[in-house]
Amino acid sequence: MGRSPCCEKAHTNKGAWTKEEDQRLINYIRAHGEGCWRSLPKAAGLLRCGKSCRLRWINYLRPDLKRGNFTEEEDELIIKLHSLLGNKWSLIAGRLPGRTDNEIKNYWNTHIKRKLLSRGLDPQTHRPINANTKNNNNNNSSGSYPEPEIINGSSSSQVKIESIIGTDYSIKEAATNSNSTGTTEEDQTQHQQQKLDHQQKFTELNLDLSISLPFQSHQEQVSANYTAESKPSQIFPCQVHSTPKPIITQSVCLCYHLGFQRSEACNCNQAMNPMMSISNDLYRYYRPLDP
DNA sequence: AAAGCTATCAACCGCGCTAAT
DNA sequence: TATTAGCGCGGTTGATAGCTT
Repeated sequence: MGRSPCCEKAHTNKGAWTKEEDQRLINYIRAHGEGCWRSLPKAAGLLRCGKSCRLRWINYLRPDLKRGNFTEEEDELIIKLHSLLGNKWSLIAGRLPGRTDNEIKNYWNTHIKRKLLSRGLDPQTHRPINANTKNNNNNNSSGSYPEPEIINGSSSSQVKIESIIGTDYSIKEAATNSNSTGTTEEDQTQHQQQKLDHQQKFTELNLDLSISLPFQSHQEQVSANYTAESKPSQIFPCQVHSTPKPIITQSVCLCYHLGFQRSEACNCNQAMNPMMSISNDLYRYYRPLDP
């Protein structure tokens, strides 16, 4: 059974958006908030597919988008995040306020790839190009971002978190130690170097994956949600045709739930890394509490 | 001035995931 | 439990601007 098309293709516009279409979309989202993209085009009087509306809003019309060139700091942050997350553009974009996944993806492909190549680094593995032929024997043949290593006995959640943050060497080391025969001195040196590389990455980058409130009380949060300046897109997902209700959020530490708290991957209890120049709350995720 | 080439980026496409039924 | 609808993501495409010959 095939997937039903996302919209009536025969009666939808394609290609570049006109100013009038943009304005219709902006007006509609200002009035009703974003979400319910499938029904939005009809309600807003647009001959567009819902997906197209969503993309146009997220990548171009959103008022909180940062315009202009990427700064050197943003470049370096993207490189570091990519070295840890791979092509997870939305995750990377989540740590660059005002930038979209599409924008970062394009910027990566047009600028940063070249920048890394000029430094003699492989854009996918972030390792020296010469070293790749030697060190990548364990990687897949396509040359894409290395797959996380699956260790015997590790839970699925452990494997999952490794795929997000890279290989957890504290676990890997335990596995290695239990079966240390057959490893040469060179292997051990190389392993030690890799471990140091990863530790350095963790100390340089805040990988706080926790979900929590920003630094304000629930009361403030609720009242902030009601201010005229607040953006419905950030606060009231899918509130079309309804009165916005305050959403109360709760702090949840993913590391804790996945058994990684107090490991290298979890720094819930640590101060914000000074490398991250922007307010801490911009890097947190929020989930609504059940009413 | 015109043709060809390259770089950029907005937009599209198809797939996977998840919640609802 | 199976199916469906909706959303979001990553990869790819195509239009266009800018540069070179």
